[in-house]
Amino acid sequence: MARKNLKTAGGETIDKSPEKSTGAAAPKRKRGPVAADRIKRTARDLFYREGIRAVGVDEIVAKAGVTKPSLYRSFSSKDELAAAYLRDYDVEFWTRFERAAAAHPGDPKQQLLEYLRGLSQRAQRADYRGCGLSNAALEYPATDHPARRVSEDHKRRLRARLVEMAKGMGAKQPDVLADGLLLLIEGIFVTGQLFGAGGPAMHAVEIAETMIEASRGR
Amino acid sequence: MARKNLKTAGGETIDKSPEKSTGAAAPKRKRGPVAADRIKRTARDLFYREGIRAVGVDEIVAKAGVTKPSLYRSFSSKDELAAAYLRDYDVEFWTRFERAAAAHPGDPKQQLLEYLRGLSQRAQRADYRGCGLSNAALEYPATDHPARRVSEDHKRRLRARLVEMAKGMGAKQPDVLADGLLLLIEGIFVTGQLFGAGGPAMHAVEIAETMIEASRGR
DNA sequence: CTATATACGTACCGGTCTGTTACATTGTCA
DNA sequence: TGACAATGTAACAGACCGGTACGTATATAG
Repeated sequence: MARKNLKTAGGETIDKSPEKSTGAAAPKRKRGPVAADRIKRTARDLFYREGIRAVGVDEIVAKAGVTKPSLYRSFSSKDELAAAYLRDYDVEFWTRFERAAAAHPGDPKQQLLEYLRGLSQRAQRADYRGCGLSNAALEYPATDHPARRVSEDHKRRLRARLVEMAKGMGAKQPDVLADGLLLLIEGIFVTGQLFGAGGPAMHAVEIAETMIEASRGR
Repeated sequence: MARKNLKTAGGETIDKSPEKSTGAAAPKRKRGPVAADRIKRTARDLFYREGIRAVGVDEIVAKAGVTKPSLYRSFSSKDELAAAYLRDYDVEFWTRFERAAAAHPGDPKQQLLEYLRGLSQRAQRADYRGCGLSNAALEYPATDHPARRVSEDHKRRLRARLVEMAKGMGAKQPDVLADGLLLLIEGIFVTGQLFGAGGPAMHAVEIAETMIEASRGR
């Protein structure tokens, strides 16, 4: 199975950025739970890069520099940790999406193209692993899985947001245009991982623009 | 983790269709390896429905009604079994694709739309789990994994085939149209699992047609 | 009717998986 | 100082993982 071999995996404990050389200025740091954050940050990296099923809790706590009981004190199960990771991912997504939108106030077409320009670039990078939420949904087909719930909810909201934007673009059939854009976006997520640089993501902006224009004309 | 519990999983041994009530007609059945086929068929179902990582070899052999050594006599590892499953899947895909094409000789646009009509329908079924090859690639990001190799190779061939068809459609920029169609198709694979009936796959044919027409005009 | 090859099963291996326990240690605040 | 919160230590459990050494049934060939 080409198993993982935790020991020789290299990749030492991730940077313990807070604390360490405590300058005199720090107000005695009333620290509060820090292990949970480190776990979530580490889990985010590993889950995104390798997939949720592929990563064990032992690997997470080892790389995070904490211990297993700390993980289970903050998260009731690995599944819940995965769900927490996805909730964070959801927030990150919308931050990026709305930041792109904010660059072109009142112009939904340019808002979307702005987002797609960034996505198109990211999707061609070697370390690109698609959308964490889509990936999680594929990893967990069972609809009652905590991770899957977060993903499905997210995608429904994205679809709704796209319909809203499609209306603003003046599409004759906003539902159809929105679905076209959603299919396109999900396509970028997947093909980005499959083809890397020079993949179909390369032409995504151009394609989206054609799609939007065509939806108006007809 | 909500583990599986093999014992109570129900789902008895799959139908042992060949053999059993051997009529007098059967020429003494020189039987030959039958376990390997049962394993591959069972693996196909489980891998597709639940994902490769999610399924253990114990579950496969149990449902196939055979034993583990039989599996390892025919396949050098689980990874190789997964690769074999994907090679079969690849054949199935092209059979379906070319069958759709054969329905509209010399008309690449209708050939593709024919395929998309079928896909659009399938993608809205409750048991739809997307493209086994795409899913496998997401499950195994490492490019040297046997399963991943099969998937990447398949996707490259699909992309090339779409370029060829896009040329036949008279697209001004066949590469761009082909990528648009590929993004669309991958989008259907993913959203089919996420939204089921009434999902974006519903509008896929309409969107593809618009895309193709727009690619000619401009 | 034996000899051999084929196809398969029984029983097991060492290791890893998620999840849990009881208890010790540390730093912080009152 | 003493209570408290946060974390670590060091095991353990029970299931499951991929993989294998070895015995067994069957059928054909000679």
